[in-house]
Amino acid sequence: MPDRKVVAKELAEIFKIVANPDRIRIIEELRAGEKDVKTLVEVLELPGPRVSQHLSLMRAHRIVEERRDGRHHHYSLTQPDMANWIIEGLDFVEGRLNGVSKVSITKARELWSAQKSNQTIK
Amino acid sequence: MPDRKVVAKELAEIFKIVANPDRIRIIEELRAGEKDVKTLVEVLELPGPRVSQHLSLMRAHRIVEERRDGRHHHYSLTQPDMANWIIEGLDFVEGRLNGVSKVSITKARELWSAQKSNQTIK
DNA sequence: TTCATAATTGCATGTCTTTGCAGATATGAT
DNA sequence: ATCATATCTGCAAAGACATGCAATTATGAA
Repeated sequence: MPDRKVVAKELAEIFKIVANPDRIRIIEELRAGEKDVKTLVEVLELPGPRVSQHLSLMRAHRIVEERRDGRHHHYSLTQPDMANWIIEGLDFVEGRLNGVSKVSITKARELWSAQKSNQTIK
Repeated sequence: MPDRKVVAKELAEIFKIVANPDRIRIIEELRAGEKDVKTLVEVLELPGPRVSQHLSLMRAHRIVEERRDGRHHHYSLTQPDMANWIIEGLDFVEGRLNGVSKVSITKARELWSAQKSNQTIK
């Protein structure tokens, strides 16, 4: 199979994994550092099993990694820059909108950009 | 609905649209400038209706735009930087792989980065 | 051991997405 | 008008995803 075809397929897979609102929120939540499942469940207000499923999928694709401490499972981003890359995608969201929800975007960009990762700064 | 939730949803939609090998190849093909459907079909070796469907979806989401010239429909990226953003995602593909397909990635990165857009350079 | 908490797994269900193929439109050439 | 080319639309089948809920495992505390 030609290189570009292979690579397009791999890229599509990454995009597919990120292409979910819950998972995006989880990734942005982990931007500030590792968190355990219960914390994620509370902060994001999502059902436990759902968060667990998402984490399991992302773990399988090495997007997050797990550190166990007693009965707490702490998750963190294996590639913290991914959180920034996702935020960059906001540029293209703005292009699609008819101006209305732009306020939300500006706010969210600030909120997410504010909490800088303690792992990524170089 | 809280801002971050709304934005995560919008972001997820963009990711969903890009999350397809054909569409990624189309976007990277359009990086060098506008092309008509037939050209895309030939270069990418995909069935015509399929390319048409992908273009129609991306048009609906304002990712590409159409310019008609007789019976030829020329498509181009509304936001050419998107092609670069997608390529950046390769960083996270590499993180997932066990070294094998890395050759393909390096090659593809070169191939795609080589053909610079005549619209994006600032 | 027994109980409570943290997290995961399994499964059924409903909903999108992808894909192929046939048929329909539109345009330009003869 | 007729034909060939370029492109699009519609539809059905297959496959992939998301979601809720019940059941299960693992750990620490009483």
